Amino acid sequence: MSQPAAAREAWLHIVQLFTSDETSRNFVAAAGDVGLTAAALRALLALGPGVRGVPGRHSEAKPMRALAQDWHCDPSMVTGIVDQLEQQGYAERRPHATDRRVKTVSLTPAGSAARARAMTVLSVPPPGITSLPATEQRELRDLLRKATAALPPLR
Amino acid sequence: MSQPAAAREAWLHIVQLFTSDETSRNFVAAAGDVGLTAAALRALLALGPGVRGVPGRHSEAKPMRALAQDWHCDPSMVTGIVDQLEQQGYAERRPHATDRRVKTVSLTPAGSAARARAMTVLSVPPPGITSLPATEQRELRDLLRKATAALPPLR
DNA sequence: TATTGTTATACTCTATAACTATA
DNA sequence: TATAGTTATAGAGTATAACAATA
Repeated sequence: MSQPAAAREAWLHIVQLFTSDETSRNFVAAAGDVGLTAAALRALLALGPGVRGVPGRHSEAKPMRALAQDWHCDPSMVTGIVDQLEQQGYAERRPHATDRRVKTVSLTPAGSAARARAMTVLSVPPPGITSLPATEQRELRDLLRKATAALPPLR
Repeated sequence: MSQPAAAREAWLHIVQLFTSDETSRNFVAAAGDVGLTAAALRALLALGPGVRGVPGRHSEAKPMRALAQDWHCDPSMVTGIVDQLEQQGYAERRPHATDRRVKTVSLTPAGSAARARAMTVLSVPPPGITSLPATEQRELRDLLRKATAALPPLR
């Protein structure tokens, strides 16, 4: 077989854990808590710096056009999402240093706080994981830590 | 701390793995391959019996009302989804044995085949997982197998 | 009268296309 | 002329409410 069976099955289990209703409901709930849509919450998470608490794929202020590429969506979507974030005071547009056409987006302190709040909700693991003995929970954490560390950088 | 930190971090890593664009794109791609929307694909997966290849939460023919409860959505959504499945020949409505108001939904052989095809696409793991050494991939699989086995049954 | 599934309707989210301003 | 971001418009997906059939 071309694709190691263990990796495939592991991934399917993750899909199942993640597809359980609890989880997806949790995400929109977390979004609602901070007054954002699901897409805007995803953006909020991506905008912040990555930590040992996980999310965040880039920390620098990026042009909106670049965000559209990162997120595989139309620039007009970015406009709407950043509008939301700005409306909640979570982010702000800043003019680019040299090119006056471009605007960059940066998280505000309030944005970081909201991100932390959202992550508190998101990080509640499903019963499948909490029911594992503590030793195995740590093993799982370590393996997954390695796995996410190996994710390709955002192009 | 009330919630074991290891479980929380493990879960956040899973969220990150799953939220990577590749993955969500994969899902809608898999749905498109079998001519369904994302929601209908989720239904198709849930309708089939669970296997060592993972998904599937109930194997019996269930009334549509029950499906609406399982999936936490409005009955009208179930109508639309089952319409799609039936249109593709993946499922069929059958009258209930005793109560003529209710209709049950069952997967057809074509439905099972489509499910298998979709799962082939869905089971492609992200690079974070395949880059782990084989031993760790198996460890990860075993831990996750336990975790999904411990998921509460669909009420 | 209550319940099952369906249909009709409105609302949200996202994508496509036209527009303004800078380069 | 080409590019960054925005606005206007349309399409898909989902939820809410009214409906017909059966209990």
